[in-house]
Amino acid sequence: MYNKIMKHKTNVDIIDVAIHAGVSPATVSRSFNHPKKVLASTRKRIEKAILQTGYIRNRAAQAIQGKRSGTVGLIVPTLDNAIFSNLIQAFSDEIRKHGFTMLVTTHGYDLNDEYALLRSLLEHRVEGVALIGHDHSKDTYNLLERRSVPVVSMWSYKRNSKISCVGGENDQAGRAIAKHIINIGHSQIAVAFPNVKENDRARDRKNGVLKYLTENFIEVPDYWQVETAYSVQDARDSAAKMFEKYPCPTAVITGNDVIAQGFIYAAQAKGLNVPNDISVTGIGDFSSSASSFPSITTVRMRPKKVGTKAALVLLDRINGDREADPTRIKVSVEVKSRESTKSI
Amino acid sequence: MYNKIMKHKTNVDIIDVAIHAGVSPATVSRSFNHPKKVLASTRKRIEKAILQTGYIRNRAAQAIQGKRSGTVGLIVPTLDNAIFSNLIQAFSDEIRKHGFTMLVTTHGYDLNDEYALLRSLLEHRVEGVALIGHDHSKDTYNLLERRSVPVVSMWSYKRNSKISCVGGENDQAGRAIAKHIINIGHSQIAVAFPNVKENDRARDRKNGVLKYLTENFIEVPDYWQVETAYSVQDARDSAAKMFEKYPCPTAVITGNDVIAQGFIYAAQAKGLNVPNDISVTGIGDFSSSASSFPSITTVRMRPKKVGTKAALVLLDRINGDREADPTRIKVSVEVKSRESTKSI
DNA sequence: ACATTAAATGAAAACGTTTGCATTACTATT
DNA sequence: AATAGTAATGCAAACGTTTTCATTTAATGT
Repeated sequence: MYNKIMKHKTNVDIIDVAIHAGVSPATVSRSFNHPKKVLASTRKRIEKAILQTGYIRNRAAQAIQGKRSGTVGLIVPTLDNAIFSNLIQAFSDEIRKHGFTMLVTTHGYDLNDEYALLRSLLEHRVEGVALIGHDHSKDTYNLLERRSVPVVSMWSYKRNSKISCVGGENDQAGRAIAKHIINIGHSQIAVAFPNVKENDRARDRKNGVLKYLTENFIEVPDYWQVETAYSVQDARDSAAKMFEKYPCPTAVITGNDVIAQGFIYAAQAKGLNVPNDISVTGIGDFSSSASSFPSITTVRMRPKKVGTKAALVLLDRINGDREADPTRIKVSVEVKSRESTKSI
Repeated sequence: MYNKIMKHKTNVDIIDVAIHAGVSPATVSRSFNHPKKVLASTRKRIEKAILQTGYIRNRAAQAIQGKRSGTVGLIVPTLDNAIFSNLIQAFSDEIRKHGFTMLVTTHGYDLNDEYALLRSLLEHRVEGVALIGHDHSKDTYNLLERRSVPVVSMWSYKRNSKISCVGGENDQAGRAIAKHIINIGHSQIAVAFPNVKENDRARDRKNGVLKYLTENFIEVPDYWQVETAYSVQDARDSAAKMFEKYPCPTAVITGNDVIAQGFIYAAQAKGLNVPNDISVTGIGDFSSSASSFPSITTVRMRPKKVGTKAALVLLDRINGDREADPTRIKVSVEVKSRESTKSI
């Protein structure tokens, strides 16, 4: 029987539990990690000992074995608004279902910062990393490859991506919404996108929209090409400026639902009716977009599905299925026509 | 000079770095943790070695010493909407500024789940924990006390809380907004709150509102007391039902800005003008509340300030200042009168 | 009941750091 | 130039697990 001189310590460890249960630490460890390898009756005793001693296992000590840290890292541009929240929640729910805990960090759209965050995540020996999109610094990609960390990119599908990805095709989303707007008769079209530097999602969408418009012989004058940050307030301000200075288009295609919301508010504040006076579209289909008034015509990018699938892909990699790398899952995009647009 | 037979290993460790730099592992370690204790020139050499070897320190191995894990845990009800995002972003920014990484988990308003999450966070040996509000299970409080984990509760101030807290007084917020509504002449008032079970913030707000109304001889009939979940869609549905079946109040006081938004949309959808036909108020002042149209009259709870201050309080605890526990910081609440309300 | 095989458990080494103590290398003082 | 004092570094033990291998215990077939 395992024995040990009792030391006085504030925090119980696996050895205390072992003594309490009359087994060796090895057995306690096994009862956590390979329950079927220990006799049911022994496990019972161990569980009782755990309760009695108030033991909480130390994942750091576990992680040090070079095996499981039980964590995955998530790096997103921001938590500060609705953009990623549906996605994150879904991702988080799924990985937790599999016993992992999530380390989250934000870089505020600064890709150098993103690299630093990745390093810090790796210091914590996360078993996998999820990122947004495909614009990442050279250093980031190098590090990922060098350490061969399981990794998944969420939010946009890319045919020839180096790393696994789950998402829709953003250029297709752009084309689809542009097509929709043209189909319902608009030709006086403004567009509003964020700065597309270091942001492939926005860039692809914007390109998709503009190319489709051009192909259909619709010119968008400079003053109808608005750049705005990803916030309702910024979008609203930018929209107000446009409305004030320039002629009013019959439709505005925006880079996402948050920007669309800002444009709708600006229009309403100006006394315009959406969609009677002006149609506005978003991209993304966040959970509130169907609930607002008017509800927002947008392109469904299925954030929840992306989050869940991405978690699954990552989990597969973590569990050793490295052959299929990179796995690329295309999530279909689809225009959701709602109240914020109207045909003319 | 430190020496070691070179083993073949995929992942560089501190020993490899030490060899490379011609020093002992101890010195490398010190150059991370107590930089001033190592000669500048030595540090230079070590940094070079780190770069050359591609070393990434192992926080798990560090955490095992019983010292710093470099992480703090955050447990929130949900990430899925705007409610906590401003708060979380501020909290996250601040702790990161101090070199910590954040582990985030959500319990979906289930306090038993919260306890399980806390355990899992402690398994990862977070150095501190931040929670929302004061409604937590007995087990949660016990565990916190037993392990004497640095902890801070965010979002509501409580005079005699067991644990440190940073936030506004939710009952005062309720009273303040009720007072405002009465002051501008309303007496036909509906209220809309979420289920207040296991949610002290909502409960306090609701009590504050209802008590103030009662004190001022305003009765709220049952059909004007709406219960709704914290989502725009739910709120909108509940509002629509109320508008359909019952007489229309001149004002609705809601439990937070998300619910307010839902009511505003429902009213607009019904053809009502906010605020001319009906006034609507929220509580919280999320970042989009000032940007919407109409902008939302609400009670400013300063989520960013709360997040930042709470992080600071927690960091203080972590850095050994345990005497001042519990520290309670009251963040002033203040009615922000905006476009969604009008006097009659 | 006995031998054979399988299942359960224990002993001890390993994981990658940090840190107290011992030692060595500098600095300043006389 | 010798010495005391301090700063920088190295040595080795610890931290709390997991896992391989060896051993004991139980189960099976005859």
